[in-house]
Amino acid sequence: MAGRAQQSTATISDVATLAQVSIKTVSRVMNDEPNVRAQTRDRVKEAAKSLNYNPSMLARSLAGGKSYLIGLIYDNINSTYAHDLQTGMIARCRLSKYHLMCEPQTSENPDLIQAISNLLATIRLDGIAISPPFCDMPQILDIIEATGMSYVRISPSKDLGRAACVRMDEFDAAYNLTKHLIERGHKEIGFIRGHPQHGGSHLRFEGFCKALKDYNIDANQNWISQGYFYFESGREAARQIFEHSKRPSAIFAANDYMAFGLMAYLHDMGLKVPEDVSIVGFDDVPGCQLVWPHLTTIHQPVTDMGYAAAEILLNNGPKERVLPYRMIERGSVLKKE
Amino acid sequence: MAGRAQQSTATISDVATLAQVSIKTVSRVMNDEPNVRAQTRDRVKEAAKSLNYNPSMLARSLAGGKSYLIGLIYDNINSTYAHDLQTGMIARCRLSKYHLMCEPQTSENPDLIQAISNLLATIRLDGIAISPPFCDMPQILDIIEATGMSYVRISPSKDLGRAACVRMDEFDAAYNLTKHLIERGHKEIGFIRGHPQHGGSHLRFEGFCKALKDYNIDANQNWISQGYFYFESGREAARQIFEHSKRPSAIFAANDYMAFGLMAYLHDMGLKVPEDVSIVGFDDVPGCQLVWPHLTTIHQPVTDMGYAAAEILLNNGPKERVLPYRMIERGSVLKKE
DNA sequence: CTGAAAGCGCTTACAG
DNA sequence: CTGAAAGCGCTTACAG
Repeated sequence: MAGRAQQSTATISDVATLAQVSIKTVSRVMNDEPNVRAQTRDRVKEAAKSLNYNPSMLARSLAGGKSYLIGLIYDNINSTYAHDLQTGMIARCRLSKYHLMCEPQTSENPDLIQAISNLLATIRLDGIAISPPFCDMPQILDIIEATGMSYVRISPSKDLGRAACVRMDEFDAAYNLTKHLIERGHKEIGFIRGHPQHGGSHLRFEGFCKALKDYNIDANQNWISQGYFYFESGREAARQIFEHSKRPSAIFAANDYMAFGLMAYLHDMGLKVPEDVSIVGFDDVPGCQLVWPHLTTIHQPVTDMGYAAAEILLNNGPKERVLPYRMIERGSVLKKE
Repeated sequence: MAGRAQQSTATISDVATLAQVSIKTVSRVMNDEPNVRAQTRDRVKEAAKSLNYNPSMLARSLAGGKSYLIGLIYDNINSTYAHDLQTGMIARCRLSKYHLMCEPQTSENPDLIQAISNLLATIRLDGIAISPPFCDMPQILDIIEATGMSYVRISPSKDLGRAACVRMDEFDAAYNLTKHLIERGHKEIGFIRGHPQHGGSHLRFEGFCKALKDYNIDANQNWISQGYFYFESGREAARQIFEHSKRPSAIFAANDYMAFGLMAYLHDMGLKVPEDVSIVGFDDVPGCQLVWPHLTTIHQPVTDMGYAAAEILLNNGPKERVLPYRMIERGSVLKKE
């Protein structure tokens, strides 16, 4: 109940008193440092256990100059992506007794830079991961670097050598997905572009263009339409493509949500997938198995990317990790004879 | 770059020196406390700004006995739910310069109690929110209460008076959703139950039963099947219902994911929704607008619930908040003439 | 209206 | 192998 007295938490001094050692020795034991006699160590451990002692993260942080906290700056638009990233990062954090500080932001925020700057000044994070589109904003990287804090970029698309990063080869994935369409007999292929602020949009589009080029297929500009990564923008982009008299036999949407919007549009128009129009998406969000037919797409290993990002931050891992993607073939592509 | 020197962050002493006051006065200004001459206040503010000073959360926490941190313990199974809860809580946290510590758990973890106990001992959280199924586990509430920490339960279903909570009336929502089915002419209604460990499963089922009873409809036990809140369990539960020779004209799935599994089953069997079987779900996850027909369901105001939970924690708000739900009518229910 | 002192619970740097 | 001292950057409690 509310009125209950706060149970006084045991401190390092309590343990020291009980074990009849100095607090420094307790500190050594709690941190698994060497140079403690086995017997002393046992005595301290026992005292700690009997007092149910857990070192205060706050005090350790202030004294030691380490916060045991890493951060994640992400765009709050896509819940699945952010959640998977968190899941991976938290899994790795727990291995090192770290915690994750989630910092959703929106790129529309006019005070974005100030907000991040305040965050960095207020909480002494031991490292920070930045996902798109923030990882491609030079101003943000500048202020992080000014603090000297270590950071990792997730799926950056510009200036890759600037800092540690974890990513997958989106260009290659888009190339192969397009190739998949071509090998199934499609030559009239449209593309719905993603949010121009997200680097992935460009990489995916470039992979698409390269595949067309390699197979000597001309891209029809009427079938290339701008979307913004969300459902309705896919529907709207579809509308623009189908305004033209001649229509493509397949469309590559730069992410799954836009592919869903496209499917909704086709449904409303009485067009069937994949008989009338084949569709592929990108990301492999859970909804891919909800739509009918299920969506052929590229699986991004988002949870693994989060794990790898935390690994780089906590373990001073390699500066770059490129994770493998998988093409997931489902039912949204027709094989033309 | 990595080799860059760490920019020394300004401390309260730096500001005090520059403004020619004591650190106590700086502290007063930073915390908007009274009893500072306007002129002094301005001088301090100026100094703080010129030094780009932000108080260290860590130091404030340790000295003040407040961590400016609240926690959220949630089940990591359903990403949408957890994400929406986080979003609401973070929005409220920012108003009070608080941060949210996310603590995903799984009820399968044998060390669940120990893990939460360690968490509470390690980080001095100023409050904690607990979502299902954890909010209904007496052992967890016990250890939280033993620390004296304030907490709030999100959608608890047992022992509601035990602590502060935010919830919606799931019984009532299920009742009205069932009524909706009945008013559309359905009398042969099945039900797919949710995870027995989640209190909501029972509340929803009870609301369903009550509506049937009030309308003098006998519940056919063959059409009541056990699911576990995830997609495949809905498909499996559907299989069991349709094993029986006589089949229902409508099915209420205790959450949307199971409704999706049910739809997949019907699709595979060549049965049409809503012509052959009408369906309703519960929660209003994004996928509801992806399936075809779109799913009629109950919208849970999850983000608002997160906001309200943080409000209770930070503002010492009312002990109970019951938020309104909305029935969202889409295309998955047939009106029988 | 302002400040000097003590202390939050640890770690660092040093001494023995 | 062990410990005494100083300090992390603030707030609390008190004095004036």
